[in-house]
Amino acid sequence: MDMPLRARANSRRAAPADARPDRKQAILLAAEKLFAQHGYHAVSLRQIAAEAGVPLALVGYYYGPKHELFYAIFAHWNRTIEERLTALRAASHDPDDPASLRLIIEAFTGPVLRLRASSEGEYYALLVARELYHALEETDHVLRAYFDPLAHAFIDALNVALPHATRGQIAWVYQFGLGALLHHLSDNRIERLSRGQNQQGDPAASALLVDFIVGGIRAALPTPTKTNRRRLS
Amino acid sequence: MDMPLRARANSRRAAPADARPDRKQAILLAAEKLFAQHGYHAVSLRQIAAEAGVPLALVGYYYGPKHELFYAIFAHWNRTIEERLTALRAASHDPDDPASLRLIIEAFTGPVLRLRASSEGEYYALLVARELYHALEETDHVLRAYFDPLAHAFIDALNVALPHATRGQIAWVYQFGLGALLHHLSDNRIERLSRGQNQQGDPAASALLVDFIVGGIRAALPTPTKTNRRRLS
DNA sequence: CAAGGGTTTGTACGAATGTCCAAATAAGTT
DNA sequence: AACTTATTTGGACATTCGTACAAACCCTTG
Repeated sequence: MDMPLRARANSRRAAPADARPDRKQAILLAAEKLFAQHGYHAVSLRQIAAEAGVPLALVGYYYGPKHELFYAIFAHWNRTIEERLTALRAASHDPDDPASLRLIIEAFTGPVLRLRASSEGEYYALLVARELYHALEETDHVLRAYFDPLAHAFIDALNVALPHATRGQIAWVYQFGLGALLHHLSDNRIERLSRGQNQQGDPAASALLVDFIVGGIRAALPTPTKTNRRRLS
Repeated sequence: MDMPLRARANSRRAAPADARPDRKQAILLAAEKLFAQHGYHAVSLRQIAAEAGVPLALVGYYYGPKHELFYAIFAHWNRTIEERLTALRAASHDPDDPASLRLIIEAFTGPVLRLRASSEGEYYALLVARELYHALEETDHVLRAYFDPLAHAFIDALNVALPHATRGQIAWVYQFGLGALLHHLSDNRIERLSRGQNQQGDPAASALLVDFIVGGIRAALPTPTKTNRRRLS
């Protein structure tokens, strides 16, 4: 009881349709957007409150300290990570199947790319790309709790699909591919750099990214010989 | 004369060897380190002054407002970018030479990787990876002034070396490769994710990264057919 | 010595920050 | 109705922030 009275989880989930606007979620969405756009330290709770259209004190009422509001964003979006793991489990791990690597990479990139293209998860995906892998002390907790298990799951899957490589080598290329994905998520220079030929959010880039990562992994790992795979067909 | 009296560039470059410690550069190094570790907004001028071992007011005396101190870091390290461009000009652009792509990528990654491994440029390389491509309004000016020309130079070179691809496609894969490089520069999870097999700063990873990017580019671009290259030998 | 420009420093201002609290309102329950 | 609980709000707290200023301190030159 050291903590002052603070809101518990919403008891009534399905409100009378248009009773009162859900201010708690409005705060979360505003925080998501502003944190993604400007970074954790550059955003004040007053800006978040203004963006959400609520008085300042309501932010603290629902979420307590600032860093807990930050954590709440990732706790809320946890289901997306589950989706990525589910897609991974559906992917083939047969080392004899040359398509298994591509399936794993698509399970890795697909959900978060679709989230980035959606209107609901747009800022969350941007926030992940921008804040998560920067190893600031504020984000380290989230990284370890939510994204380290995800990374290990994918590295394990790659290890099964690519038995000719060590886990260390796979960890390297996993980080390379993750970097390509994260940078693509927050990329807003592509229009400038392509001299107007490409535009941000082009879905064609997703296929290109998968090709890039798959080809990069194959090229970086030793002995991508054809002796092991292609035993049948 | 609207600006208050502010220090001009150091008139005497070579001081009497151990006259007084160069406090101006100490401030710049401290800022470089702290900005790289915690981000622009998370660092206060008082922390920088404490790290440099100088009183707070000296920071403003030499560098003025906070954002000018930030800019001064990149102006100071400008020579590194020049080195990258020089290495690029030395690389072959012959589309018939299958090694030209690898030379370009090595010119792209080599200097900044060596800088990251050095003791002088360690934090600058980290700062670049962390702040530069985040498109915060504070970093956008530095991005356009110093790094857009670099990107265009490399995309031009890739365009010459890979004539079967459009500039738009090359811009995509350039961003993918840049993402892999930047994430590797600031990566401090590799030890965890490899379960201790890899360690941060392993020089072997540099070659792996080049293989990854080269293979990724080849795989993502259309018609990597063998009809064009390998005309001789 | 004195003069003077570059350097160093303590200090203080206004503004903005995160956090907290007591009071006020709304909603639900008995 | 009265009572209880949850939500909402304005205001204030102590800190910290970036910036500025006016002295004090070197150190070289007259």
